[in-house]
Amino acid sequence: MATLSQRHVVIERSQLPDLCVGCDSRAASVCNAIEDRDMARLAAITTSSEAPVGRVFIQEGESADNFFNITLGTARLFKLLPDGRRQITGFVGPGHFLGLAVSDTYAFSAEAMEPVRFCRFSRPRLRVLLDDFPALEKRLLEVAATELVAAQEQMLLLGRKTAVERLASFLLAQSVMGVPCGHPRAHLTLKMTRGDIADYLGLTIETISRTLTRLRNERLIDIPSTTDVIIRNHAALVNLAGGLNRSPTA
Amino acid sequence: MATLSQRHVVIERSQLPDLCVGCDSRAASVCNAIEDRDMARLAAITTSSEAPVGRVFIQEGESADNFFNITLGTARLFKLLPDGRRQITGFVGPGHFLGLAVSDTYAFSAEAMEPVRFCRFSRPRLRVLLDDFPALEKRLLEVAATELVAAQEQMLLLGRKTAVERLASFLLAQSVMGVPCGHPRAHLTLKMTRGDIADYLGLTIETISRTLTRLRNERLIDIPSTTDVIIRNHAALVNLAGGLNRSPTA
DNA sequence: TGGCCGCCTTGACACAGATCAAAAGGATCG
DNA sequence: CGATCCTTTTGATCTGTGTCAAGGCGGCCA
Repeated sequence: MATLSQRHVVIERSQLPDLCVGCDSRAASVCNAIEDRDMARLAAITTSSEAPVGRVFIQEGESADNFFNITLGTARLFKLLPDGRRQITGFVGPGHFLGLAVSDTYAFSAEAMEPVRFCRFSRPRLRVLLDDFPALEKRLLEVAATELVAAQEQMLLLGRKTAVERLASFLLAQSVMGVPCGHPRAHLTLKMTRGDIADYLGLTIETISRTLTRLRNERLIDIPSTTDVIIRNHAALVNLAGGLNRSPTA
Repeated sequence: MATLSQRHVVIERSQLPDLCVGCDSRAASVCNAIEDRDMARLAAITTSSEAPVGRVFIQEGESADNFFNITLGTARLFKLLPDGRRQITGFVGPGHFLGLAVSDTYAFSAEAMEPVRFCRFSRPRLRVLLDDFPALEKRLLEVAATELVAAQEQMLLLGRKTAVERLASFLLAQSVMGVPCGHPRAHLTLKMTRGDIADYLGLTIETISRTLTRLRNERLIDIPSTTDVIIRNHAALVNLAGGLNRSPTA
């Protein structure tokens, strides 16, 4: 298992005067709540760091001193049971804000799946910033509310859906990832392993593999390579998934 | 199945000048973020209503026009699959704030388990209030963050824990409900049925019943009546539950 | 007081998904 | 180009929990 990062690569502010103004992932992140002219204040409390693949840069149970904002790469968020069983609670990419916990320790761990770059804010400093920029706070509330809704959807999946239903839901969710509105993508390139998918959906690697094969045999998807999935029958998947976000007619 | 409320009992503001100032559940709710002197403004946009047992006063998928704040009674929050499978996402009591969804429809339903009284705010009106009272917004963010952490814990439970582990976790959670700090209660009076517990833990009624019996046979709990549970071996339950919020030593 | 009805418990059996095992890809590296 | 290692696939079997079924208990109402 990957160990907690000992030392982050710190990019000096002086080297990057436009750290926040020119940030690639700003549009997608909570930072878009701050105007250009106030960006200096944001940049002033930010430290940009990175974590190589496999590094656990947030560790469940450790003192929650910082907030994070992913700017590059992907990470898995997860919780562990004492015997090592793992539940992945999400996959996060650029723009994602981490560390909203009120408690003084992190409630989950975060591990880089690709090389990850992120901004770090200390708790007290962010607090000051929030006082000065109500828009930022509003944005955080939005983010939290959105994640809460997603979490509830995931509880439905984990508590009540069958293996096929879980996989169908997962593939559909992947197909709209990062597509704010408009058509879902038919071609997916998965950044996670079967093991990750299993730990995200509350199943085993073998069940993931078998169920994907089954969906392929039934012509709902194609699997040109291990990491690529093509959705061939979107409607059938939606049906299997339990009609994403339908209004119950019962 | 209970039908959506047709008509709420509306209490006129003029009849209750101290609607918010004297509110019993104010201390426990987000409203405590507002000073006494500003309570009039809060009361001005609030409508107090009630729902009898079994009434679904929030319906998943319907237009999310209001926010709610429970002041009395208990409700179950849940999501349904088209074929009727139900996942209960939480049990909420006085002080609980509902409707944080960003989307324009509710993401879950809420049904009264006991007669429920609640305050209702319209979305736009609350928005105005939030602009005027940053402290309220801060409080909401706290609430959302807390619920998010709880949701992640529940995902771990639903995705990775066995039946005994789920029940142990549930009983322990019940034992600290409403006990902010200090000793957990040993004597629990459950407000929910076995069916509710099953739908909350992602199991069936039969498994709940069998597992409770098993815990009783092993002297970890007593079950003096259907609704009462006495925790006899707290440490053993914690152990079974997977060490609530331990820091992983792996 | 007795009958009804809903909830809970218990038992027998079934099955979805887990576990165990082995082989097949596919990447990396000397 | 082969060796090694890791991930994925597939097969065989097992098992925890679901399903089906039958009582039991308690509350409520007439």
